[in-house]
Amino acid sequence: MATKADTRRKTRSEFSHSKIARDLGTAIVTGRSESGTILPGEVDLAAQFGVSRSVVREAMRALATRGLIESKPKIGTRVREREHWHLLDPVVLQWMFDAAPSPKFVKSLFELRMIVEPAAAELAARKKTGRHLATMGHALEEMARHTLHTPDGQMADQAFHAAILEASDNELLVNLSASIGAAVRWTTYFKFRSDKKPRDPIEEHRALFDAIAEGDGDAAREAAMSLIGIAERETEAALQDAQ
Amino acid sequence: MATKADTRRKTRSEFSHSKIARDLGTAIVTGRSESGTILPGEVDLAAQFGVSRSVVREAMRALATRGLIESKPKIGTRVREREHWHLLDPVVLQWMFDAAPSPKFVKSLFELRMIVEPAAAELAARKKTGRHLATMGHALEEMARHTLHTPDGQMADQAFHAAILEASDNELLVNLSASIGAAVRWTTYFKFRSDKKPRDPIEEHRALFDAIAEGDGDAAREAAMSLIGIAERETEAALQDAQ
DNA sequence: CGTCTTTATTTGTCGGACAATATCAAGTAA
DNA sequence: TTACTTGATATTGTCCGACAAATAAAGACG
Repeated sequence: MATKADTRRKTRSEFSHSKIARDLGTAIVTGRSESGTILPGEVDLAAQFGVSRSVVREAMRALATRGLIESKPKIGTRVREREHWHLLDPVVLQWMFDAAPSPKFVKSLFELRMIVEPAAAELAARKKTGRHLATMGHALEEMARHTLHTPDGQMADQAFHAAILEASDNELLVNLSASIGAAVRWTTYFKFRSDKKPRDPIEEHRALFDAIAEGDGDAAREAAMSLIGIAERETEAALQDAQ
Repeated sequence: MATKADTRRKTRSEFSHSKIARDLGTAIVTGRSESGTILPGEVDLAAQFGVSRSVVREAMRALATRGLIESKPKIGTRVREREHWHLLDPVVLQWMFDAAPSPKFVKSLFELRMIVEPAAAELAARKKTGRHLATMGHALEEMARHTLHTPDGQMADQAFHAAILEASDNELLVNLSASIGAAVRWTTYFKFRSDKKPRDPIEEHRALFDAIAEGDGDAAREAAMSLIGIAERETEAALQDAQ
């Protein structure tokens, strides 16, 4: 019975190297492992985690690829300076937001959004196609129906913004905001976790959609900035509440 | 003799896993390994490259971390769709520019630079400190003396732009532009056009510096856009020469 | 016809061994 | 003493062989 409804995704088992990479990675990005310090040797770590050295090495390779560590024979594995971290790597961003990120980092994030997303909206207004507008319109309806207080509504919100980036016809912009999206998801979650209920900026979303549909680049830029401004203020308020 | 002059950097020997990652990685980003295809098994690759399976696996881990491949038991290792690639990872970017990137990709990249770097210059004009200006001024002198045709001059150019990003006081902007700049700046030009000489836009650099020094955000934005425009035209010309 | 079981193949993990490398200390000569 | 050379040493890098786990595909069964 219920064969079709039972399409829950299989939780693909997480492999050991992935777990260890996350453990070490979060320790680094949250500052528990300070920059410049030498991590325990691979054999020690292997014993400590109860895995083989191969697994530890693969975890290390993943961290080194993200600029978090640097290994040299005889020296050991050193935690690199923060300036070398790939902060725009989606996984690194996720690890940073697993702990509470610093206000300055959040500010940097919104500053970047305020630079990139209005420009993307302007491009979208110029390069849009009918298919993009259809996707955006559908997402907008879903948002209005479910509101941002439901998971479905939040998913529609993400789909809406994804469609805008898609319409900008610039794969690097898509890539960049895919990374940022991970962080934004956290800020929205954080906002809704605080006691103050954020408002549902459906009006501003509709203004953005209309501007893009009419090909009005300036209006699209304005609407995007307005939306980001709302999100920033609400996030700041939530962060102040938290402490 | 010549003890002090002998401070040339030791060419740190490249490890096997790094070489193999580069081999497989360039094959993927240049399209020689098409998305969706299954790579040979790890044992086969190990035999093919004449290394152990561990080395192949570490190379795979580095590629998977950059979103280029995806491994599953019984299935094998599949080349992921381009939309999953971490195109803004410095190494991926470098691999793409080691071969001749597609005109559309180059256009996307400069479109992104045209969005981000003028904004960074504007921020720098607002937030600069004396130390930043000193660094920028020194780099500017070095550029003028050595010109962009010498390694010293190119390093000074990098230092100049790095100082601007530093002054913008936004670590995400630094991260983003640093990876783009390092891979792309003038290296592409000299790679494909060693015979002809690019113009030395020292005037434009000085204009940018002056605007930032005076705190004139709009002028800084204009100057930055002018510089990127020059770089774009020269890079396009160089790439046309290449084919 | 659909569902469960078996099978085969590939990656994931393990453990031990040796090689390569770079620091540090000891030794030597000016 | 100072500077350079040499060797000891600790750590990562690589190799090898084996087994475990996961999963798509083929086969058995109701």
